[in-house]
This record gives sequence, C-alpha cells and structure tokens, in this order.
Amino acid sequence: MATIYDVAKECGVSSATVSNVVNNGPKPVRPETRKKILEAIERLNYHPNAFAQGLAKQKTHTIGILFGVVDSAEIVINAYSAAILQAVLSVAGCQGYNVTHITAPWKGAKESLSAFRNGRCDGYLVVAPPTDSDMIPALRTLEIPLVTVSWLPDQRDAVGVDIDDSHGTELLIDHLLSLGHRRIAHITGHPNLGSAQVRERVFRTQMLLAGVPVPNELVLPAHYSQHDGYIAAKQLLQLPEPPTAIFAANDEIAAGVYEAARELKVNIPTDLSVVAVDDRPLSQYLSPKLTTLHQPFDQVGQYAAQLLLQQIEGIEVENKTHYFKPEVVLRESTATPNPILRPTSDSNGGNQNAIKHGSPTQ
Amino acid sequence: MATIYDVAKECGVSSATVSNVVNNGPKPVRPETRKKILEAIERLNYHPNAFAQGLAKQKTHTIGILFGVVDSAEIVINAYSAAILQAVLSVAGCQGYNVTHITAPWKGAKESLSAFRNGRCDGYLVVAPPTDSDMIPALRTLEIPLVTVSWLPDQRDAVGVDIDDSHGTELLIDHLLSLGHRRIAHITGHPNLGSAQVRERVFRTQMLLAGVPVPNELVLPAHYSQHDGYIAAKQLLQLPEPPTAIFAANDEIAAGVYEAARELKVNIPTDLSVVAVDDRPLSQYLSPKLTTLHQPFDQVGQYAAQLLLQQIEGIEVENKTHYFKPEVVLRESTATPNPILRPTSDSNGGNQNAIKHGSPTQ
DNA sequence: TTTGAACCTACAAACGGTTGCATTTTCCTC
DNA sequence: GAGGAAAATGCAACCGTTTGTAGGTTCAAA
Repeated sequence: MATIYDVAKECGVSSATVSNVVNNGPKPVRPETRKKILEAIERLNYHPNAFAQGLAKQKTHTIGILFGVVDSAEIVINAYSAAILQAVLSVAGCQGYNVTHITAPWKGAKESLSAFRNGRCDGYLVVAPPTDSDMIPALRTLEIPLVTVSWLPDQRDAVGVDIDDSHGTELLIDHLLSLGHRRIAHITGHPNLGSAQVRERVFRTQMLLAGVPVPNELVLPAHYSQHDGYIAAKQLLQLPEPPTAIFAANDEIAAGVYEAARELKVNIPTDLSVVAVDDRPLSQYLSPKLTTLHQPFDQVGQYAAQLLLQQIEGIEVENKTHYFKPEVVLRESTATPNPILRPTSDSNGGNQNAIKHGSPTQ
Repeated sequence: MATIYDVAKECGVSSATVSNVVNNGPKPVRPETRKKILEAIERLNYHPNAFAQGLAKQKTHTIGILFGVVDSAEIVINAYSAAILQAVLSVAGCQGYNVTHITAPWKGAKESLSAFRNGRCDGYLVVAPPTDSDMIPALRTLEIPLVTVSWLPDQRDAVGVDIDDSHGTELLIDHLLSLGHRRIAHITGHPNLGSAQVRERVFRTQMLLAGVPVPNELVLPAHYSQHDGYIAAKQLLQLPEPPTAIFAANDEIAAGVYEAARELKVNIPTDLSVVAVDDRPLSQYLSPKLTTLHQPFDQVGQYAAQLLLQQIEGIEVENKTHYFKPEVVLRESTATPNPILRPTSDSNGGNQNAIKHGSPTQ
C-alpha cells in the first residue's frame, strides 16, 4: 500500500506538504503543486492510514456501541436493538463516524474496564445495560464521552436518552381501566432491565391509584420473549379467575400471549384484551392487530448518537436523561371486558363476579 | 492515559520488557520483574493503545461489515441483516475481533474504493450487495480478505456464503404444485438482489417444467417489504382470475399478502395458499402461521465470519461460494386449492376453469 | 580468574501519519 | 539590485506500540 512518503517522493515534495493537501490544511499550497500531488495520489491509489491518523490526531472517528448484555455473554440483535442500531448508524454515517460493536463480554469493572482505555473509540454508546451491573459507573470514571440508552430512568448522573415509559405505562393502564377492566394481569420484562422495572412499578401504582388490587398471581415474569410470554399467558388464562386483560411488557411477549390464547380458544379481544409496548412491525403482523405503545426508537437512537458526537466534538452536554414521549397506538386487541365467562370458569356471574371477587383477594 | 513508557519508568525497566510481558512475548522474563510490571500496569490502569498496536503489528483485529445498500445511502438493519449480524458478532467476539460497520455509502469503485485501503479493517464482509454494483469486483482488486454473503449465486470468483435458494424455491413450488395449485402467483423481491433474481428464475423454471404457464399478470415486483407485498397482493386478488396460491419472495411480503387477504375477505389457506422465504420470527406471529422456507442465517453468518477470519489468519480458503440448504417449514398457510370460487369471481367452474383458462394465456 | 553459555534488558528503528518551527523561495517595493 | 514580507516547503519530533539486534548479567565449569 502506498504511504504518504511514496506520494511525497513521487512529487518531489515533503510528506508535510502532502498531508497539508490531503487535509486541506491551514497552509497555502501553490496550485500546480497541489495538482501534482492530487494526481500522484490518484495514480498511486493512496489513502491515509486510519490508525496512523488516529495515533497522530488522537481521534479515531469511531464510536463504540454496546448492547446490554443481559445475563449472557451473547450480544443480542433483536427488533429493539436493530432499530436503535439503524438510527445510530444513520447519524454516525452522516458525520463520518464509524460504529464498532464491542464484542468482549462485560465481566465487571475490575476485569473489563481497561479494555475501554485502548483508544479505539472516541466514545461509547451503551444500550439497555442491566441495572444491576457496575458497567455505567465504571465507564464514567474513564471520562470518555458516554451516552446511555434506556438505563435506569431515575439515574441522573450520566448523559442518557430514554423513552418516558412511566408515562406510557400510565396511558396503557388507563386505557384498560377506562374500558372497564379490573382484573388486569402483567407479564413483566427482564428483571434486570430498567424498562421492565419501570413498567411493572407504574403498573402497580396506577392500579393502586385506581383502587384495583393486583394479586400476585396476576404478575408473572418473562424475558421479553415470545416463548416466555406464551408460558406466562397460558398460566394466566388457566387460572380459576383468569384476567380480562393482559399488559405485556413488550410486543414479543404479546405474541406469546396470542399464541396461548389461540391454543386455549380464548378470543382476542372479546374474551381477552391485550396491550403491549414497542410497536415493532410484528404488532401489525399479529391478528387482531396489537394495541401497543409506540416507542420512537429512531428518535432515541438518533438523539443518543448526536449527544455522543457532540461530546466528542467538545460541545458540553447536559448531564441528564433526555426523554421521548411514547404514544398509544389503538388497534384491535382491546375491548370492553366480556360479561360472559369463558367455559373454563363458572358460567354464572362472569367477570362481574371476577371484579367483586378480585377486590378482597389482595 | 498511561503509556507503556509510564509503566516502564515506574518499574525501572524498558518499554520493550513491558511489551514482552504484556504480550507474553518470546523472551523469558524474571518472575520478580514480571510481577513488578504487572503490578504497575494494574496500578496505572495501563492498557495498550489499539491503534499503536495496529500500526506496529499491521493487524487491526477488526473486520468491516457492509450491508448491501440497495439503491439508497441508508444502511438497513432488517430481520435478515440483524440475523446475519448477530451470527457474525458471536464468532468475531469469540476470536477477539471487533466488528465495524462501514457507514460510507458506496458510490462506485472510482470514488469509494480508496477508503477501504485505510487499514482500519483486516478484512471485509459484504452482505447482500446489489448485483448491478461494481462493489465486489472492485473490492477484490484490493487483495484484502473478503467474504460475500448472498451475492449473485453464479458468481464463483470470490469467497462467498449463501443459501441454496434455487433448491429451496424448487421445494416450495413443488409443494404448491403437489397440492394441486396451478394458478400460482409470485411477488418478487428487490430486483437488484441476487436472492430475488434466483427465486424468480427458479419459480419460472419449475412452472415450465411442470407445464404450467405463468402469465405476466401473476408476477409482480416488490421490495421485500410488507407494504409492497400488500399492494401487489391486492392487485393479484382482484384479478378476474385470482391466483389460488402466492409465492412471496420473503416473509415480510407475505405479511402484506395476509393484510390484503384479510381486507378482501379472502381466507388463508382455504381460498389462498401462501408460501414465502426466510422463516423469521414473524412467520409465527402471522395467523395462520406461515409456511415458509427456513433460511439458516445463523449458520451462514457464522460460516462467513469463519471464512473471513481464516483468510485473515493466513489460512488459504477455497475461492468459491459455499451453500447451505434451506428447509421447508410446513405450517398452516397452504391447502389444496378451493374448488369453490371466491365471490369476486364467476361462481361457476371455480379454479378448474382458472386452470384451463390459464393454460392458453401464456 | 577466565570463559562461554544462557538469560535478560535496552536501544533504536520502524509503523504511517501530523504539526510547530525553521528554512527556502517568490514576489514586491524602493 | 538589495531588502523584506509573504508564501511555500522541508525538517524533525511526536503519537504509542513492536521487535531485531546489540549489550550487559549471571553463573557454572574449566
């Protein structure tokens, strides 16, 4: 590969002059010299070596991206991370930055932190890190530009971008309550993710505010997967008093709920209302189409990338979490609760009973 | 940030010795010296600079990944590329390689090629490049390790990994034919992608071999998207003689077909059989579940990454395309053609007529 | 005590750029 | 033609490593 010296020799000038021309440097260069150099570059197929430039300029033009590695060493590219990634790539690409996946699994600050000091990236973007990890506090000590996406919402000591899940969950639960549902179940997301924690907390709060009890049997754990959603929903729908509505922590869990409902011949939405969070394409593939909380992932990813690039360029950025508002997308998966009980339950009294009965169960 | 010299000074040794210790170098080092150095490294939080190492060793431990940028400057992370990416990341991660997205749009060999000479990556993985682009031939001239995923299948002059779409399509069409379908429509994928081209070609061949004509009205273009599938399917289903089966070039197109069918009250599979390609999760979200060709993307991505890493490590790799076999996953979206015509059509004769009529149309 | 082998360690030259400063050239002006 | 400012270019140090070679220890055997 041709180096800057090859070009310089070819033109009979020094490497400094070539560098100056290549970078449209501060010093004026005689037009004929410039032309000669540009031609030599073309002829020799010269392109500056990124690593040498990185060394000299102390700037890599690369950002590192880390996808929250929840209790596994595997990076997971799901619909969520793909959406964020896409948005980040578009912003980074426009500004001439590369995006590198950090593939090394996080094994705790002591062991993993030093690898981030290797000067490979100008900054890091951490997406949905586990809340019980020491990752973010540790990374902050490096004093390298850092932006978190969807970290614990009440953590304010880092530059972060997130969706106002708290508000979104309120909207969803209010929707179900206003339809008349009282026996509402929740299938939670991964316990180590901030989003799941918020959704569960706000769910409970809203129910409490509405004076509707939430028996333990109606809150089941899952890991943001269809399979887990299926298992949980099956359990819920086979309860002596099944819920009339299920709040699934994300679309994929909802897909599992649909599966279980179909298997148990529970009709959505007449027998069971379903709401979820994310509004990934799959919510439209499901039949009936899923009522879900639209999460503006593209905005989140773009803004996160912008905040990171600003920091890298030396622009001061406010040290707080920036929130985007989600929106409820009403589709076809919710309805008023069916007063006729499903065959699996007592055929008298129906949900009316369920509600009354439900209250003291708490 | 601490450098190797800081460590060396701290211990009163030379940088060479530190380097030797850090890399478990070839030269023996006295145990107490080693211990002293390791402690200093710990104390100073030293980590070797990746760029300096890259310069000195002429090895970046990074692979570049390019997602086929079809007629747009935007990188698209869809279900397909996400699956490949995930597989690549897992292999690369295990072997200590980083993965960088090449964000610069490809503007032709003349303009874009030199950027790949910047020494940032040890090799490149190109996923589903457009068939009408000069990208691959140009990249090959660089003599940098290169692996293509899903390039034009009949191109044999590069190391490539692909799925035997030809065989897969045969299986799908045979399935439809053996069910008794004769009026089979095809909604094609993006015209600039090899996968789409193969699927259409083999579709036509198989139909020809079976002696079943394929009128032009039954082959409609789409761009591997739900929306395009919806538009095309609507057109097909409103034909005077609608098809009894649709071969969608991928799952997302099939999702559009489902949408159109639901809107037009066409029942799947009794009125219309649908088959597609990919077997992404969405094929199970659809109702009825989609019969589709399972594409082993994880194997493809992993193998592609392995071939690339082998080349980088200097192992000779055969200069050909390696194929993986797809498998038909029979689910619920196909059935024998319904002899009773849909209301939109003549109620006498039904598909029998359609077949007979269809023949001379060719 | 010398000697040679076996070990360690340091020096310095890359790797391919950038950049402040010094130097040369060019072009005016008097 | 001399003088000087401005413009153009060159020199050399530096970015943080690796690595070949040379030099310095240590130690046992002679």
